[in-house]
Amino acid sequence: MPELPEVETVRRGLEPVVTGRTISAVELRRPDLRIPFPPGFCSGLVGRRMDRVGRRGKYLLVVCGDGTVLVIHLGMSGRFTIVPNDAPGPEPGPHDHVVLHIGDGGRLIYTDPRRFGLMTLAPLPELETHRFFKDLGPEPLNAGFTGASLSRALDRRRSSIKSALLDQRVVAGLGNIYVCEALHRAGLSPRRQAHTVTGPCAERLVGCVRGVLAQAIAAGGSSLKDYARVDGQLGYFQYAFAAYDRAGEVCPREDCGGKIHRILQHGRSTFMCDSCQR
DNA sequence: CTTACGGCCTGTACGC
DNA sequence: TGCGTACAGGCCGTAA
Repeated sequence: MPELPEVETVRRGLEPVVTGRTISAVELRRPDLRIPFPPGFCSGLVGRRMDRVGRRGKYLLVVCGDGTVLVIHLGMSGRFTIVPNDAPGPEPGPHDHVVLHIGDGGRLIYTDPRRFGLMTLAPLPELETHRFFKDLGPEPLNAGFTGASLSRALDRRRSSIKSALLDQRVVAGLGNIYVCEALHRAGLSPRRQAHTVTGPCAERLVGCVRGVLAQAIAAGGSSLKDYARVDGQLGYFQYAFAAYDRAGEVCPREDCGGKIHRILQHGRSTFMCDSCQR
């Protein structure tokens, strides 16, 4: 699921369900995801009231009353399901790894087949310096992400603009889909050397990153194989992809007439139009 | 410092 | 049908 729009969609789904509720029990059905659950993970959460759900890049942050933050990353295949009011619900599946029981009798099930996700705890005041966050780039939808700041971050980078934008230190929250889409909107070749993106070109790219993320959030994210939303509803931004996963189709840009191609960059698929992305 | 690569896991789609 | 291979929305550690 999980680039910024999908994580934001999950955040919005969780917020009304957990805000003001108390964690009554935590079940871990295995000792680790991508990293082990830290010692005291369960005892650090039980009895805590959840005040709000935040997001930083692709991380979800469940902030508890005492300043404990439950830090969650969905990896490639992580998702949450809400089971209200102790409804019996189905038998836990083999990939249901964590169950958070909440005060009103409901529960929150974390499912993650590939187990590239993670959960850990961190004190709120130390979040900025936590290893997961200290090198994270700016939030792309905040004012700190500008053409000037982007071209500074790309300065002296010889790698492609595609791989630079995937680097969470340059900007937080982009993944393969939205990088492809933003570069297509900006008319920029994913093969361009990152440091050549400066001035008006960087400004345009910033605008395209913002635009595609905002539209994707409004659509509830993109649902490929997994459900993006906590309530099981599908996001529908995948229908608005201009390039991603559209190899062989005609480029949707007005008056372009080119064709979308799939190329490989450092082992990952990039989708682009040769004729309008330069 | 930067960049490239392999590895972590499982599921699915596709070719033979 | 069954099997093997490639690939998938992410990230980290290592090596060069």
